[in-house]
Amino acid sequence: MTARATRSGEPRDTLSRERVLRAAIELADERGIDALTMRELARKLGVEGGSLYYHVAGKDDILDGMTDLVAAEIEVPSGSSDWKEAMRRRAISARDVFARHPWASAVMDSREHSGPAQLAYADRVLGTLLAAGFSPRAAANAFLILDSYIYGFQRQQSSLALPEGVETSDVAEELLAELTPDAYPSLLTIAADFAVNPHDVMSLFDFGLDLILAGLQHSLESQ
Amino acid sequence: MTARATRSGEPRDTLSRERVLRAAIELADERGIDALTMRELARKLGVEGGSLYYHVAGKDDILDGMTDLVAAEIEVPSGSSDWKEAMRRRAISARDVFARHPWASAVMDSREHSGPAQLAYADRVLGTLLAAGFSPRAAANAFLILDSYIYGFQRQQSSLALPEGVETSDVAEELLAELTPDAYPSLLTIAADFAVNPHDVMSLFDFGLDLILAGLQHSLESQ
DNA sequence: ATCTTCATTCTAACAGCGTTAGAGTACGTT
DNA sequence: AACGTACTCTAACGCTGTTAGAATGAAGAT
Repeated sequence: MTARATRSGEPRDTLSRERVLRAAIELADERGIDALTMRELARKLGVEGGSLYYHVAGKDDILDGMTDLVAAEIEVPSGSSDWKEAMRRRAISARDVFARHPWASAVMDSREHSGPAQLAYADRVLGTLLAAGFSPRAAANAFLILDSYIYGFQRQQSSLALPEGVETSDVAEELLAELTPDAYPSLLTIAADFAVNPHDVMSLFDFGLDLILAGLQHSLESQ
Repeated sequence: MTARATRSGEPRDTLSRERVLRAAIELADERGIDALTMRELARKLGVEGGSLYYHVAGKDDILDGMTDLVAAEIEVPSGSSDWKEAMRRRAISARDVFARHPWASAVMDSREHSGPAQLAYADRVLGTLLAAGFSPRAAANAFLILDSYIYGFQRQQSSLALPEGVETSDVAEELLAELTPDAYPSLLTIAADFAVNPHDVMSLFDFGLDLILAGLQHSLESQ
């Protein structure tokens, strides 16, 4: 019986940067980004806190590594002829990835260092836009608009995410209770509409996405 | 001489929630959000760390209060007839506010509780859109798209912000050095364009903003 | 004028965080 | 069998947010 054996019978020889990052992502997925602590992450790996520093430079390094691994999950356009379809597919792919890793969108743009996967992602997206005829400036801006929408949408979803067991109608009720003085009439109108006619998330996302893509196409044609 | 007198001769009677929040904003503006520490904030107010808890529930409460005060700085549309102009003005106002408080955009959507100023802001914006003929769903989405762009743009600016004394050309150089293997050709094209032809921030923001507004108008007309 | 009362601040400590240095341990190689 | 290296543990540091209880002060009541 080796000393490094964990509760299960698996060998689990030694740690590695890869395994640390994977465990960190798993931990953040399951229990939120605040639960991602050096000691807690070490515990999950059957190891003591300080041991992680042999494989990783520090917590910042872990966050950077995590975001780059997540970025690698996003499907990048591959030589498609239709730029709009390519952008739509990658946007939906990004949204799905961020739905799997709710912490990612917030962490991703609090960090400033971009890993290779993020650079590759940006390169492929920008390449597709340039190939479609966008000027460098327009391509950069289109990229910014699209990604900001994706991030913003995800964060709105996250902050509106229900802590399990709570129904949409309950949220609407609570909101209505808070708005009783009728101080925010328009907010109330919107909330009522969403309560009565709950649009599903997918079509909501597509709605704004198509709007942006149409706007980009229009700006491309009149360029 | 009262005991509460500080170095200057001003009376400075007592603390208050308002004064704590104002000092917190000032501190975050001057030295970054990471420098905003209970003890440091207390020091700035000539007081000890624990004393803040008499006026404020905790750090989360401070962050919520700060964001709401910042939100109050954003110019909201007031009964304008032209929704596009109203949206453009509030977007530019928001961008200016976020430029004054670079930490705000990041803090604002990491928090989930909205204060009265944020609710009022949302209400006025949504009201303008509803009055313009947008459906509740379309208004909510337009709001999301616009705000996501504003936030995203600000965060891009913040993360690209130069730590003082660094020239744009230096950044381009560094980027070029990092891209020598030519692994990211499109990224290089964009970087080169920005290095050669440095577009100013204002016009860049307007570019994307006009694109979004045109897209929204188109979706409104074909609704 | 003294006493009381209440608002405000201080003091001192707690647990938890990221991080580090040095001691320890085990393994593959020779 | 001994060495050396790769990996992990231990124990501590300074920092964070937070809390309880003591100290301080000024204002109001007797």
